[in-house]
Amino acid sequence: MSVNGGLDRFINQIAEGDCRELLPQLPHECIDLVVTSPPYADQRKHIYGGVHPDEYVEWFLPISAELKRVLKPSGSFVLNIKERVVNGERHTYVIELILKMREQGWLWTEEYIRHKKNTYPGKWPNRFRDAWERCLHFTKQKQFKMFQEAVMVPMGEWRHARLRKLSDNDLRRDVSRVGSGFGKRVANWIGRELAYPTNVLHMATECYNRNHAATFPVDLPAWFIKLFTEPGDVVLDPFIGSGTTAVACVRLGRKYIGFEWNPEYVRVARERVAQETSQPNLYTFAEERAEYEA
Amino acid sequence: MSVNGGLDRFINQIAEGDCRELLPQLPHECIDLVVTSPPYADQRKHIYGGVHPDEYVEWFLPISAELKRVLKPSGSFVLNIKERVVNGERHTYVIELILKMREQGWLWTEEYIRHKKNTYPGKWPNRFRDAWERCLHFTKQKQFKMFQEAVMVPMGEWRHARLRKLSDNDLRRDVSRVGSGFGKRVANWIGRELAYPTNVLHMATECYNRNHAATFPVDLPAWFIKLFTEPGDVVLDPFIGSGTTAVACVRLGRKYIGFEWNPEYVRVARERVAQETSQPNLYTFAEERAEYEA
DNA sequence: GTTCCGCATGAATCGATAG
DNA sequence: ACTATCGATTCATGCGGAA
Repeated sequence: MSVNGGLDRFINQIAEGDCRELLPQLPHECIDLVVTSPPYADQRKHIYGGVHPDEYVEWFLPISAELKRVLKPSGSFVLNIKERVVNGERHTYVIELILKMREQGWLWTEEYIRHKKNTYPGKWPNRFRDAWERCLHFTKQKQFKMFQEAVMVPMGEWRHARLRKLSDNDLRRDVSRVGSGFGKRVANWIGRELAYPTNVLHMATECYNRNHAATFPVDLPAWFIKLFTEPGDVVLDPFIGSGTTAVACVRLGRKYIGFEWNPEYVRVARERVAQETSQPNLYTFAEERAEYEA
Repeated sequence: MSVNGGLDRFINQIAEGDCRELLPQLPHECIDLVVTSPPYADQRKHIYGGVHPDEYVEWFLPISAELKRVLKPSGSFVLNIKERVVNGERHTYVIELILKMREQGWLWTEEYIRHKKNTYPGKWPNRFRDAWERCLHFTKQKQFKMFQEAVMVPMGEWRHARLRKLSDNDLRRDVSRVGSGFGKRVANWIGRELAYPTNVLHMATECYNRNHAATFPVDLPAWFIKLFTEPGDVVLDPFIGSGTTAVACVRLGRKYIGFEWNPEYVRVARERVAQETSQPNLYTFAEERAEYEA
């Protein structure tokens, strides 16, 4: 075993196995961010033996306890989850989980909303299409690492319309003030046109990976990785599926640790990471792409 | 007392008083829809006496019990609420309330998200601006009245027509334009393709309202009134504030029952309703107004 | 008559200060 | 130690006067 308690052999790897067995192999407080989209209740019952909604909390609590152990005190845990409809009602396992995790010592710091523009089609007599999911933000301390400037967004259209009317001199002055950052990053834009985002995320649901169906778009973990970690930090996804979190880490220069029970998903995840590593500029983030086209 | 158990004297009235005392005066199962935005914990303490977050559930449960009694079996209860941040954490009183109301016999049928485009500004080290609120949908039965066609929205081309106007402005913010449109008059979109909305509602909060700030825009109760009632139905708002729900009812041809503890708000509410009744076409819904001007 | 711009105004939250 | 108050921070929106 290596000097750092066995962390090295997991770094930048997709480990095949049940996270309930793999998590205990990680040392204490070695993770900067946990971001994951666990198997929804009863959704992927071939994985993890099929978790019934009524048993979901009981199943998840030992995992969240381990996640708390391996997370650094300054770290964050982002849980992307949504309760199923059971018997005509929203099931309560998610909100029960929040209460139980607080009893474990987690702080329920915030709840981000992920708005899915393009939702699965369908029609029911008593509800509309479900177009949002919870991104629960848990921390161990009231103070934690957060880099808000990394995810700033352009301001509203009204302001842009006004700025467009600025004279050439005004524009030149603004540009010079920022310096000649030939960056493609949003953060390098003129400061006055940037604003901090809100806790409602409008993610592009379009998947640009033609080969594989990613369960969630790269933009989602990427946003939280930029927000809660620095380059070189370690990101853990205990249910990494087809490797989306790992892909985001590679693009952003973070280290990843991925666990996945399903051998086929492990294969797909490793393949995606390898492709991403060998052709790092093939795919870009949606916002960067839009920026380039503008 | 009238033949229908005392309902008549409340119909189309703003009654001044504490809803805990007024609700028992209503007969059983006489209401088609309850839609309300109760005083948030500790937010308007100068007006409502200030309900501490730790006591919020205990305070609200007797009220929800009465609401269940007066609601028709086919009716709905829409509760617009959002938990405060207390000591750096999201407080749990809302999710605890959901669990307790289920114990009362309510069905937690759905949770709609109200996305507030223009949210209160501010910057903090550990969170972004809060841009969403919950619209909890409770029912007494699995089957209830729902008129989905009444809130259908146009799809397809007007989104593309608007998109051309976007420059480098982000699509994320503009999603609000193409989401679940509020207050759209379906008649104006005859011949166009209509789609059902989702459970994410986009709207701007009204600010700088001359006649005192409406705590929530008319479009919000109007949307649920159209969705869950027919013309002539009875809508109850036990915390009607400045009368927004009553205004929506007048515009939509529904009967309203409003309770309000604060005498000043009662006065404002009655004034708004009177103005709405005497000049029914003076104000229109925001979306319709924008549509007309376009 | 339009368009443009200044300005006030929010269901907010944190951290410091005061009692 | 615990609670109450206050200043600082920040941005989408609509009104009203100006160009």
